[in-house]
Amino acid sequence: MGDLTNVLKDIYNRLYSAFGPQHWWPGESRFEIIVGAVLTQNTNWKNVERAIANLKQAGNLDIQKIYELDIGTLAGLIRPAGYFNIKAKRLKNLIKFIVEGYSADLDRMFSADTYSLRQQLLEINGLGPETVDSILLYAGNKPVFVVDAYTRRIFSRHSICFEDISYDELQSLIEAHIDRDVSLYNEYHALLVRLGKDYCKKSNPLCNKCPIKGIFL
DNA sequence: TGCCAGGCCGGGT
DNA sequence: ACCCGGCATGGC
Repeated sequence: MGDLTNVLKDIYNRLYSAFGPQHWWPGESRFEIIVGAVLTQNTNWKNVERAIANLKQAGNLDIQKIYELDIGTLAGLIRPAGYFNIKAKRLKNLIKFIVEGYSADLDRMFSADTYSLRQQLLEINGLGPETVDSILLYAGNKPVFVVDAYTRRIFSRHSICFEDISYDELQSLIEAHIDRDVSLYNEYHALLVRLGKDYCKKSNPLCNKCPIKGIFL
């Protein structure tokens, strides 16, 4: 059977057998996950960890603290994550939304209807679909499949889609063909990132020893 | 050493 | 509707 549902299942099973559970999202609180989602935009996770460590050490990994923090000081703390000036603004925009829209209450925010919350988050300057969906899935436990550059690269190399497929198109395609399950979405995305880092970089298109070698739609 | 990393925005065509 | 430069640090 080469139908998409089975191909997606096969890929997941191979990845899980090869790599095991990835324990995503790395981070100790929902707020830390939210901050990490912004800081990791086009950035190596190692650099994000340093930035988060700086925030923790300064006692500033807190909604109200960052809300009140001078933007220049915030930028200085997150410097290791790169793009620190623009990311300081983006964090401020997001936190302003949470504080002023939901009284800084994450429980209240995530109890909103997922679709409308997604639309609201997408209106915030600096948050695109991957950042928003990461927040919804990994901080909010909402069944939203996160698409990223690795997802697109890996799936296109296995003829599941074209490399220039849009975010929403690929997300819809995936969500229509696998069970709508938060834990599955969580692990699947994490495994794709793991595969991407280890075997599916831009520079090694052949994926010689990759665990899903030979699986095609 | 140069290329890349768990994107997104704004201005131009 | 696409296309592209800018944003910036640290790892390999």
